[in-house]
Order: sequence, then structure tokens, then C-alpha cells
Amino acid sequence: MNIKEASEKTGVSSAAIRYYEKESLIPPIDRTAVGNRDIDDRIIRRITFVTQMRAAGMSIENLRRYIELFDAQEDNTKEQKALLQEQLGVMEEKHGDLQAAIDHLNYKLNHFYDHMESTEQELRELERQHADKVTQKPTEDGDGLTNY
Amino acid sequence: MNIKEASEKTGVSSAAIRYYEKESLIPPIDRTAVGNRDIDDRIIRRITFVTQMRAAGMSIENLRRYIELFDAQEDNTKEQKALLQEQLGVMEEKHGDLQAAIDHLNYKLNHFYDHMESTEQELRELERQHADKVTQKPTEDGDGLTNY
DNA sequence: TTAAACCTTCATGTGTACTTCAAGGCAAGG
DNA sequence: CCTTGCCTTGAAGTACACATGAAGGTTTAA
Repeated sequence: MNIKEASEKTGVSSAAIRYYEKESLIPPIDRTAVGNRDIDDRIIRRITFVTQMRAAGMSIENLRRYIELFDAQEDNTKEQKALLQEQLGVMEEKHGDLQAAIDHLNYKLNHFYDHMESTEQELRELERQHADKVTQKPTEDGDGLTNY
Repeated sequence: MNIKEASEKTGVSSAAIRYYEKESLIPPIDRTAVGNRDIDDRIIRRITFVTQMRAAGMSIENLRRYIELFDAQEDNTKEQKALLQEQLGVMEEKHGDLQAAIDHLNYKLNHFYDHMESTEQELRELERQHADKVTQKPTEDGDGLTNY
């Protein structure tokens, strides 16, 4: 498929796909007779992988290092492990921050709700939607942003 | 406390604190007689809140809108709700992506481990550390990055 | 055969979120 | 008195991750 189809399939812009190839986040892409990129499913999967890792907050630079290590044929087991471990740490931390912020907002939303008329059900739905994910509420609402 | 102490306490640079104040992410900070910022715990909490939301992926712009709404005295209940709802959506999505990426890396790490000598215990520890957080593994390891 | 709709490379522009620099003020220690 | 070390504002610079534009090539459809 051409780059536009790949773009539509992945949700990544054509320019970004070219950029990823140049930065070696995805392998060199085969070209057609006239020099156009011919993108197969392997490349699509790689693009999707990049998208996931980017969404998870991994920088282009780290992602490139990570991929280089995995693509290399030498025995760089140790470095691979170290890099995985490092990235897992970063992601767990982000995950924690994110969860804290979500909990915080949910708490605020619930508190907020307590002081409102109960005619509007949207908030209840929202609350129900997220209820299973809220594990703990902040011990105090200390950011000074609660007017209610 | 002065801005340097606040910086050390929050892990946010002095320049960033000034920037946050200018962008109204934190309230106007009191000044001493000679014009230096005198930062109290309320400001510290605000800075921490900003840090958390930033870490969770909220943009400066959205964060400012959010804070403006909460600081305003008018009855903007509806907008506050909408903004909270919007941000919760964004964060839940990010959370999902992040979890997917973490699961992916954990799966890779486990798979990886299966093919290694069991003399090195670090990976077991890492595995143990994160085991409770891994809820599901990717159905296939389709990014082409598994050499092992 | 001419326009539309793709594509290419290379260069430059853009938005975000700060960081760094320049120029200067205040307070304490030697 | 002068250096050190903190602070101030305002302007300009930087890094990242692309987006956009220029100049041109190919293929398809009218």
C-alpha cells in the first residue's frame, strides 16, 4: 500500500511516517519501481508499535535506542534488559502520576457532585463508568482548587 | 521560602515556577519588601498539582482554562463539569495506551526471560515487582522486535 | 494533453514548554 | 569595598516532533 493508505490505517500522518523512517524508528521501507514507498503489514505493525510507545511517553531518541538494540544481531542481552528495565520504570512512574491525577479528578468530581442538584444524571454515569478504576482517593484535596 | 527552596522542594525549576506564575497556572505569589517571591505551602501545593497534571499529559493551555474556571467566582458549574469530563476522557485514553504499552513490555520481558539462563535474578525481581499490575498480555507480539 | 491526485526529497517553519541570557538590585561575609 | 549568592524582569534561545512548502516525477481519467 502507499503512504496515504498507511497513514489512514495507522492514524499517523504521511510526514510522520517519513520522519519515523528517517529516524530509524521503523525499518527502511521498500520502494516501487518509481521510488514510492510500498508499505506492508510488518511496517504497519512497527508504526503502531511506535505510536503506542509514543503515546506512553517514550521519546523518539529512547525509542530509537530501544529499537536499535533489538534489531542488532549482536548479543546485547544486558543492554536490552537495562533499557527495558529503565523504560518500565519511567512508565510505571508515569502510570502512577496519571492514576493519581485521575483519582484526584474523580474525587473532585464526586465531591463536586455531592453539592449539586441530582437532576442531572450525566455525572452519575461518568462516575459509574470510572468507579472500578478508582482505587483510592487523595487524603486531602490540597491544591486549593475546590470551591465546592 | 524563596524561589530556590521552592524549586528544591517541588523539583520544578525556578524559571518554570516563574513561568507558571506568568501563565496563571499558580496564583500571584506574594513578594517581600524588596520584591522577591515569598512562597508558602499553598503555592507549593499548587505547583505540585500543576506537576501532576502536566505529568498526566494536560497541556499548559488546558490546565490554565481548568484553573481559571475553578478560581472564578461565577457559577460556571456546567463548564467545570464539561472540562473535567473532557480531561478525564483524555486521561483514561492515555491510561489505556500506557497500560497497553506496559503490558507489552512486560510480556516481552517475560518471554525474553524464558530463553535466558536463570542465574541472574534481577529480572525475576522486576517481574515480581510488576506482576500485580499486569492484567493481560498482548495476544500476539506483532511488532517484529522479538529476536528471542 | 491537461488536470487531478498521488508520490519523492530537501529545506524551512511551527507550537509547546520551558531555558538561558542580559542587566541589574539587595544582603551578608571577609 | 568587594565578592558571593541570592533575587528581579524581559527578551531571546533551545529541543522536540513533527508540519508545511518548494520543485519536480508518475499515473489515471476526461
